Amino acid sequence: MPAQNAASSPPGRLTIASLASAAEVGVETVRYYQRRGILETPERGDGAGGAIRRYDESHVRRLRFIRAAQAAGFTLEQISELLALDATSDRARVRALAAQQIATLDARIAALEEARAALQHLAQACHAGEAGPCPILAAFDR
Amino acid sequence: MPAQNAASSPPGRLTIASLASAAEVGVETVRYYQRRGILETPERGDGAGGAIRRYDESHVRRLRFIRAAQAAGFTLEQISELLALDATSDRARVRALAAQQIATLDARIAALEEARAALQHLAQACHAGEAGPCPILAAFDR
DNA sequence: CTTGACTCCGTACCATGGTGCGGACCCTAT
DNA sequence: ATAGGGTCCGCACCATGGTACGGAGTCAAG
Repeated sequence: MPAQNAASSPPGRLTIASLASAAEVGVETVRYYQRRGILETPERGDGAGGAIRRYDESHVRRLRFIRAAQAAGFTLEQISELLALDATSDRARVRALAAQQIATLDARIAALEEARAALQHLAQACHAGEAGPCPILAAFDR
Repeated sequence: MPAQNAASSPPGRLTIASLASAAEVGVETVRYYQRRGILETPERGDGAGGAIRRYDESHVRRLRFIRAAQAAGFTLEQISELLALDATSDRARVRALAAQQIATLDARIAALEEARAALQHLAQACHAGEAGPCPILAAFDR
């Protein structure tokens, strides 16, 4: 039996494995984020079983935030800054970063949409029942 | 003076540097693609000045294709397959790949749009003239 | 016919974001 | 009290997509 598992842990008593699975990342990823300094490494508890670090909901939230921010196209470096900012009150900086990232995202979305159109074009130009190669290279010609 | 430069080269006589600049990539990137097998390494010409490989418009087009396909979210590995397919006439496979990539793109676009919304939300929640930290972590809460 | 830029090629290195490994230690159930 | 899994930690390795380096050869202009 595991020393501790996800469902049975009271709040604040998560092991690294249950933290990882709660946030749907790997244990090694958790440690990696700790090394990167974007996830706190909790103190070892001082009671019984105090040789093992314990995690709680705040760590789960932090991990989910990291994943969401990654999905938003932020690098871990930038996420690091966001987290630092979260503790600061530099509202102007936060808004500037957000605005900048929105612009980046808009450009990215536009690029993906253009690509999507090219692929659609390709799929259409490449009917079944015809012979010869499909115009793959041509599909992306601008 | 360069031995050969972009604007002055007749077709089919591009040096690697002019090829690279025509396609807006680095010389090292060109060589890298050659190593990856997604860009042909031309034979050395056998006339005068035959120690240097020469490139033409087809190479420029290939490089542009690679860049466009990368923008479409294809990895170099997948691009490699696309190029192989371009020679092959396997229309079904091409359509399948295209459809699959469109689905991937749609998912990606949706994720970016969600992220965009989160950022917008953040920027809005984080007005100027207020004190305290902005709800950065909260902005990405789902 | 030298000089300076460019080419060729192999090999090494880089950043990003992890993933894995091994030994030592710990914890809990049997 | 012992077995089996979990944890801790450092360090090595991985994939992707380049980027840089260094030495030798080549080319065109002066």
